[in-house]
Amino acid sequence: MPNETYQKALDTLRESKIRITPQRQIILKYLINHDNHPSVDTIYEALKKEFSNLSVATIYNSLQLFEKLGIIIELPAEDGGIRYDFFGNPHFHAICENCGKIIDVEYPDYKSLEQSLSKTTEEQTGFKVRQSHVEVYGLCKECQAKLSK
Amino acid sequence: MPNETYQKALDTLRESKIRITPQRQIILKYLINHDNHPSVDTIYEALKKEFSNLSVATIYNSLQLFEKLGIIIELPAEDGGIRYDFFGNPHFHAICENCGKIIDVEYPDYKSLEQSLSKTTEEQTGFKVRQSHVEVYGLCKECQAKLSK
DNA sequence: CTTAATGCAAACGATTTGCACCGCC
DNA sequence: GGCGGTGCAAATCGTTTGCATTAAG
Repeated sequence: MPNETYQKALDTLRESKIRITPQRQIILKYLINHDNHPSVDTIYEALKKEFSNLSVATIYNSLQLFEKLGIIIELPAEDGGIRYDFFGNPHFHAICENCGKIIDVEYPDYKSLEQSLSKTTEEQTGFKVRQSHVEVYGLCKECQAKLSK
Repeated sequence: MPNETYQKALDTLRESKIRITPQRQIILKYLINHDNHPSVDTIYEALKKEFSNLSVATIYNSLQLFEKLGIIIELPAEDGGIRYDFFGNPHFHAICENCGKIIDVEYPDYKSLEQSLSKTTEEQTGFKVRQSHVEVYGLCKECQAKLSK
């Protein structure tokens, strides 16, 4: 785990006068160390082994908090639920409509794309933009092969 | 209502050998005539007056169907639910994090943006891209004013 | 010490399901 | 007239809530 990344996230919490609890620490670490875009339940199943009395309510709380602080982002999943993604360096997401898999895609000009979207939005609507989300939907390699049989 | 738009949507149904029922017709018309990004419940409340025995299950079915056919798109809303949007000419969405309002934003180069995203994704992941979604999150004009008081 | 944060379990509510009936093609 | 579509109500399940308890700063 890039320890620097973790420390930076903790700093963000401190800046907002948010208490750094063991629960928040392990959830944060989990998110940094996994790029599996977990659901609340995935996180819960993974962490309850090493942290036996951890409640789902706490995970919901923590994730909502992290999202507000811009540490993580929410992704709408194919099954209607939500997945979470630590958002260190900007990227967008490719979501498979068959198996639900989510893959990170690095986009060279992400920064300038965001600026362009932001500018257009502010001009047309007066919005003050905080962040942007980009997703593409389609079929992953495996499902293309599977479905063409 | 642009009748041509409606007819084109019906053609899409016919092409896929999907039956054109009165329920599907009025739901489709509702979506074409409103740019309010309705939830299932909004549609239900609006249509049950003129179509007394219409069940929510049918609306869920129809919307999922339309989405698969590419006639409408789903938007993740601030309250965790889903909103639906007839997707005639491409645009992206600005979503207010305070009041939940969703506004369409016309983006001049949307087509070329989509192609660029699509290309990058296919190169990096082997995905076959069907469509893309872009959303920006922030504060709308009204909420900026409201919150700075 | 003070007060935010947690755990637990009950409550909630949006979405789905099963099945008998209906009506589009 | 066959089969896809619909309505209805019950079941489901992810998420939220209320409150007593705990521990971070």
